[in-house]
Parts: sequence; structure tokens; C-alpha cells
Amino acid sequence: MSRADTPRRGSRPGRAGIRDVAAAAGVSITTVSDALNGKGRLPDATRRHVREVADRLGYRPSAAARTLRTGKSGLIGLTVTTYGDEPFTFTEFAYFAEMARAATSAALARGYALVILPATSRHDVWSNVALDGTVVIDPSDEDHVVGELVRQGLPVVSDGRPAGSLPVAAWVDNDHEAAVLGILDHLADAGARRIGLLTGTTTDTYTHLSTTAYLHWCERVGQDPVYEAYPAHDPCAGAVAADRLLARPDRPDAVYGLFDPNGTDLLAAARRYGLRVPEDLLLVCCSESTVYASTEPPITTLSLKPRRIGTAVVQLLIDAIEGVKSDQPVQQVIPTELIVRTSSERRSPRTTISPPRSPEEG
Amino acid sequence: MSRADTPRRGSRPGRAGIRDVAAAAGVSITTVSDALNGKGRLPDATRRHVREVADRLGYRPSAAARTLRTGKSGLIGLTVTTYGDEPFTFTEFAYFAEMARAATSAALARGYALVILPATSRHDVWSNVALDGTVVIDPSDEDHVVGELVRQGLPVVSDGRPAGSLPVAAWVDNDHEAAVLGILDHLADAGARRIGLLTGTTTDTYTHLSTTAYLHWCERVGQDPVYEAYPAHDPCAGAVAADRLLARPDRPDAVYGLFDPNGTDLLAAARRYGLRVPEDLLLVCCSESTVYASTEPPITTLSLKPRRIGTAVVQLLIDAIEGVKSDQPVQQVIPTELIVRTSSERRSPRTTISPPRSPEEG
DNA sequence: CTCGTTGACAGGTACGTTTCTGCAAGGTCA
DNA sequence: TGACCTTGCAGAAACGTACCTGTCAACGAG
Repeated sequence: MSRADTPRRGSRPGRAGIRDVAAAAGVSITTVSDALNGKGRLPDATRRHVREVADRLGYRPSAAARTLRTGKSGLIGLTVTTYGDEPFTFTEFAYFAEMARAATSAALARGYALVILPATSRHDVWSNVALDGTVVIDPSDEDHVVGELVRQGLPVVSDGRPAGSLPVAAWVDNDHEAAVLGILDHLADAGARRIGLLTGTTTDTYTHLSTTAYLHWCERVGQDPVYEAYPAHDPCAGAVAADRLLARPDRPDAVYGLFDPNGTDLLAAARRYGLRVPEDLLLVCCSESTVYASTEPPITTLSLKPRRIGTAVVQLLIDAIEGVKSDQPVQQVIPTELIVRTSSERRSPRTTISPPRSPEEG
Repeated sequence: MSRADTPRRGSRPGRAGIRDVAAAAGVSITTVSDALNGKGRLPDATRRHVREVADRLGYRPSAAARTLRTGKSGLIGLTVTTYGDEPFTFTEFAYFAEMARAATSAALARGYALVILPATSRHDVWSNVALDGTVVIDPSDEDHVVGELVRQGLPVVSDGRPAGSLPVAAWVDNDHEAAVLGILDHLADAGARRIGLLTGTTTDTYTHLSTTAYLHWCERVGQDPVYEAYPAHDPCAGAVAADRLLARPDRPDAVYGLFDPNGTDLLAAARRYGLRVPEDLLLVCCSESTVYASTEPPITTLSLKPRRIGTAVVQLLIDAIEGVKSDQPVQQVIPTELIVRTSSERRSPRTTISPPRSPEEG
């Protein structure tokens, strides 16, 4: 019935389709597709001509049609844990932001874009987006969003060892035990006699591994464990827990805090109890924030290197998507970095802190 | 040729299509589509039956096919400014993270997902994802990514007044002039005689509006402007600029810092010059971070309410996408919030700071 | 008894690509 | 001079869905 010579102006008037380009260039649809995608065997003249016409018409291939045809969308999900309504918790802010930033860049460099998908997303939302694969941060075995993605055959790469038997294609993680042991040794070297821990009540892998590493270390060196746990996603609970820890009769003379805000909270608590840092109390916390470089005193922090993790996770995922046989292992352990500052330098308390000078001196 | 009774097992073996559901349920494709989407006029028995069969087969509609057919992808872009290689700059970390978080939640609640798209994305990446619309943060008139999206007819809503004549569908912003004037008045009320400003060298709207508001205020009250500008995306430059500001012969007795890290940097600089806060120097900075609640002393901050902005931006965008005639205006001004803490309370310096007590007292 | 109406479904087309399969024209070689 | 390959391109079949256009029965009204 309808001959092909009707220019099909029924669709969106603004957007030119591949058909329009073909007609305008006087070639077939196949030739246009081949010319623009570098496929087929065409003389350069034809290729140039087609490209030129396409540019002139402002032709943009339909992503949906391409995805439908090729089965590849160029989208990868970034599944984040949720506490309450909001994606990613307060304590993970800096970590998550850095990690997502690096992941975005890495994905972009390989032609992919990132879709933010909270783990508690409504089913109809994340099943309605065509993903080529997913990065999942700190997967729990209860996460049936991830479970179903895996069941659908989508590649999944996790940040953090997968709990339970989640069959992820690859994972990237820090060696949290080694990191904690390293910090405890560092504090002991600095003269700490009784090291306390500020930890979380949640059951995630990071908290669990770090806490047990602490307990093992205590057992090994024969120290009684001194720790306080609090719900890490509650911004106020941290300050209270820090206070509790320093109020104990067996008050530690050094503390490691597992979460980002612990540093300022512990510092504030120390001030309340009249404890000088680092003279009376050594302090280290796990954080990606740079504020700890300019606190009084600057606080030693452990960086989990979220940038490297984000990059590695995305690389592994895209390798899995594209079927690249990478020479990288599918389990990568990213080393942590201890940034030593004044708060854990017991023996040289006055090298970086200048004593106050009088105002007229400035 | 090929009769319809061949079950088309040539496609992905794992995924059931709408055809398979229709065959298994003994109905037509149309009936399946209508039953699952709530369209058409079907008896509830049929609807239930189809739904049941679909569940049993684990049927998931293809997002790509649906997008191609309906023209709606359920994806909205989140376009962020870039400095160097990485999306969103260091100084905007907390703001951006909060804003993105709220935007993600709001989008999710209405059935949309967010795609992170740095403004400097390779052309082929962001033109390869089917977007229903875009949120753009702090749009510059030079941003030809946004320009082209608009030209394609995609709804664009911006966080921040659009520079130049970018024809966005709507925008959300703070009243930055009013915020700055409010802070300056607040500092003056607290006893400040000469208020300094720590600002940026970039040409974005926020920096520009805030700086001119400061200059106007100075002119009005007859104070000589005292300010230092630095490239805000450089993490180190801020500390240097803070130092410079306090080293000036016309040293201010109060400072407002436009960027998040300015608080700690100014505090550190004040310590170096032996200036007590708030006795010798009043301090306010613009930040979303909670660390300023537990610095010594706690620092007064201005919050731009990124959560409210993120939510509002997404609501406006989705309204535009769905053609909803919202009763909300298409330009929304979100009020800022000044969180007053010790650093700007000149007349009551010792209400919240406990003097150090001796260690044995704990 | 006829005729519009309504309910319950099926057929088929279109969405815009990519790509497999052809098919001439021209060159090469025995 | 055929047989055979290469080049340059066109036709048409998918991809999986949504929806428009029927069709066929039952049914009440005139």
C-alpha cells in the first residue's frame, strides 16, 4: 500500500531519521549506517558525503532504537545502599562522592554513562532502564535487587566483598583487616597503651571486618578491648558515642574511629574532658575529607582510596560487559593509605603547631 | 514463509518476551500488553491470568523496546560542571552530594532514574542515551551540551539562574544577594567593624552575584572592601588565600567565606596569627557540612538548602516532561538558612566553650 | 427481525536502527 | 572466455513493544 516514497513526516518534525539522511544523500539506509559507524566497505568519498549530509540535517541516531537492535545501552547502574528514604548514608558521603566521581569519569572514558539506582528502588523503575551491567556498593546478601539483576544475566561488580554467595563477576575491596592492624600498630608505636575503637552497630562487611580485626589485635597483644558502637547512619549518635568512649573509667589513651565524622566528634569530646591531642589522647579516623588537615590539631586519617576503587570497579565491569579477557584479576585489593598527622605523633607534639602569637605581629 | 508457530527461540534463551507470555497464556500479544499495562477492556479474570503467567515466566518488558515505542525512557540527566577531568569540583562536594541525593529520591518517587552526565562528556556518550529531560547545575552560556539538548526539544531545568539566554523550561535558585546581605548584617550586628570576603576567581553566577552583593553592601555602609579571590577548584589555594586575607594591613575583624572549606582554612589561619574566634575575628562560611558544628569554636554556616533545590528541580523537570500544568511557578527561589554558631556570636564567647579541665577529672 | 452497541479479543503496523544477504559491475586468472 | 573474486551498494529482516483497527459474538432497543 504505502509506497516508500512517502517521506514519513508523521514522526517528530524536528528530528531527522536515518531515512531522511539516506534520501538527502541519495544513498540507501544501509550505506548511511555503514558510513557513520565505520562498518562495511565504502569509498572514503561516499563516507564523507554521508557524514556531511548527516551533519547538515543535524542527524542524531535514536539511542532507543540502537539499544533495541544491538542489545547494548551504554548504561551501567550504580547501586547504592539506602538508609531510610535517602540513598547513601551521611557517614559515607565523602567516600561515596569520591567513588562515584571516579566511576563516572572512568565510565565516560570508555563510552558509558552511570545511572544512580538506590537499592530500595521501586521495582518498576530499575527494571525499566536498560542496563548493560551494574556496580553495587557494599552488597548485602539480602539485596534481592542485585540478586535479580544477576539472575537476568547482567554482569555485576561489587565494591566490597560480596556477602553470602552473591555470584558477582568481580569485586574490588580494601584489606580492611590489614588496615586496622596497621593503624593499631602505628598507635602502639606512637606510645599508646590502651587503644579504643569507635565502631558501628550495623552488620555491613566493613564494620564487621574492622571490628573483628581490632578484637584479634587486642587478644594478640593482651589488651582489653575498649570500644563503643553506635548506629553509624545517625549523625547525632556519633558525638554521643565519642563522648561515652572518653567517659569510661578505662579511658583509652588512643582511639581509632571507623567513620568519617568520628574525628571531629572525638576531638570535641576530648576538649570537653580536657584531654590534649596528641599528648593525652592519640587520634586516628577513617575519612576521605581534607578538613582533618586543618583541624587543631590536624588528625591522622586512613584513606580507603575511593578514587582507585571507583575506577577499578568500572573497568572490571566494562571488561565483563564487553567480554574482554582482562589480565587484571577479578578480585582486586586496593591498598589503603595512612595519612599521618599531628594527632598521632606522640613524641613530637610541637613541630607543626605554632604557639599563638599576638595579633599585632601579623 | 516462516509461520508464526515457530517459537522464535533464536533470541536470548534466558529472557522471555511478550510473545512467550502470550503463547503460554493462550492469548494474543495485545491482550498481554493491555493486561500488564492496565489498558484496554479486559475482564479481571484474564488480567489476573496473564499477570500470573508473566510472573511465572519471569517476564520483564524490554526497556529499550518500550522506550522506542513510547518515546519515553524514564531517564533524566544530571549535568554537572567539570573542572579538569573530574565532574563536580572539590568545593561543591557536600552541596552536590546532597543535591544529587535529593534529586535521586525525588526522581525515583515519580518513576524516573538519574543519569550522571558531566558537561564535558564526549559527544557520543550523552547523545547515545535516551533522555526525557535534563537537570543542569549552574549552566554557563558557553555550555553547548545544554544548548544542543534544548535545540533537540528536550526539557531542561537548571539549578541556578541560566546565564545568558539559555531557554530553560524552569529554574530554581537561592537569592544569593539577599543571603550575603543577611550575613553581612548579621556580622555587623555582632559587632564587626570591617568585614572581609573570601571569594573565587571563577565567573560562575554564584561567585559573581555574591561578590557584587558584598561590594554593594560595602558601598552602602561606607566600608572599604577587603577581599581575596582564589581559584575555588584548587584545594590548596583556599588556605593560601585565607592566610593572605588575614595578613593584610587592613585586616578584617570578620570574614565571610563563599566556599565550603573556607571555614577550616580561615580558622587555621586565625590560629597562625594568634587571633581568637570569635573575640578577635568573626567567622561565617557557606557550607553544607556538619563538621562546623564541632570545630573549636563551632562555625556559623550558611546552608543553600541543596535538598530542597534538588527536589524542586526534579519536580519541575518531570512536570515539564509530562506536560503537567503545575501550579508551581517555573522560577523558584529557595530561601537559605543561616545556622548561627559561636564563631559569629561576639558578645557571648564563653557560653558553649567549656574551659579545659584536668585529665583526672574525667 | 434488524441494527447499533458493547465487550473481548486478534492482526498487523510502526518505532529507528543494525546487519545479514544479496546482486550487479568490473577485474583477474587459467 | 568463462569461472571466480572483489568492490560498492541496496533490500529486507529482525529487535520487542504499544496501540490502532478490525472481527466476532452477545444483547437490548426499535
